[in-house]
Amino acid sequence: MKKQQILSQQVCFPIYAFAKEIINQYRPLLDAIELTYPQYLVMLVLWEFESQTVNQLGEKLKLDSGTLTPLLKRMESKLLVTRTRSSSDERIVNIALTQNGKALQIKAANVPAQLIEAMNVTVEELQELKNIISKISNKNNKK
Amino acid sequence: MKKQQILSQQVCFPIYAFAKEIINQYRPLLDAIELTYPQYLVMLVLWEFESQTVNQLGEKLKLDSGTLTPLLKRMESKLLVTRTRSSSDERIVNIALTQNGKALQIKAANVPAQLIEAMNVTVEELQELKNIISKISNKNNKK
DNA sequence: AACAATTAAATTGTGTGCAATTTATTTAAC
DNA sequence: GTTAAATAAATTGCACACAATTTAATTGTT
Repeated sequence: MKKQQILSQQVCFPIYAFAKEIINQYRPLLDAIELTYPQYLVMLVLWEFESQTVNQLGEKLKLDSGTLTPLLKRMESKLLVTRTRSSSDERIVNIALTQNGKALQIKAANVPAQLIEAMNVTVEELQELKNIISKISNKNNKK
Repeated sequence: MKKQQILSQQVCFPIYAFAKEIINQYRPLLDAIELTYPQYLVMLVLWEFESQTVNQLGEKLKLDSGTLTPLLKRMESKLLVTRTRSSSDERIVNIALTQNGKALQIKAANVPAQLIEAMNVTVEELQELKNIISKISNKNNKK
């Protein structure tokens, strides 16, 4: 058997497992404000930019309309965002925060600190991880 | 606005996005042998251990029966594995490789190298990433 | 201006991923 | 020895994630 075909030798499996682990650590924190992790990411973008097209959200979050459309409809039904077709270009759908959505930012303020606490890591360790990932992924984005 | 509530400040988002990116890089390679990434992970375990219970697979891959049962049924229908209830303990289902499943190992032999190539990374970079992740996640497993 | 090409979302279909519950079996306690 | 507790899979239900296609609107070409 090739050494590379052994699970413990896999370099990608730990990343896959760790990403799931992070989302699982977020879950109880986000349950408290009735958001899923992808929905929380959408909120982060909207808290920063107020209004975004589906495309803009997709670029920032690396998600396509097949994922975003139903996700945003769920967020709309929770009264967190509005979905409005642009009048200047009817193909574009603008996603904007409602008052509810804006208000949620305060309730979510301590989520980042709680996560660090729950994961039992230091910000420095996560930063180190982030640095390596950006070093690796930037190589391909430049193409 | 709190600095921690800005997407670009998030330390977990890059890991989430990178994990998806890896799976997307695997996709065309695994399409060629008609496996999804989680199915490929199951195959890696079985190539190494020949036979595993659903529980053992779940522990190694960090997946529960709600995920594994339908996944393994799909693999069974592709004639890659057999699912057999243990005679000594009828609660346990043993997953074993078929001849087809064993044979697939040869076709999958160059997947790891192809992935490294496709991602345009060095093994050293991925190893560095793996080291940091194991440093972080081991802290919690010890509890 | 008419029509092709492009673009933005939505839709369809398949496959995870996980919480919560259920079913069946085995083990433990009395 | 019978009932309770524990265990292993399976089931149910919901929410992504993404490929492929479709629909609708806009832009570019002639």
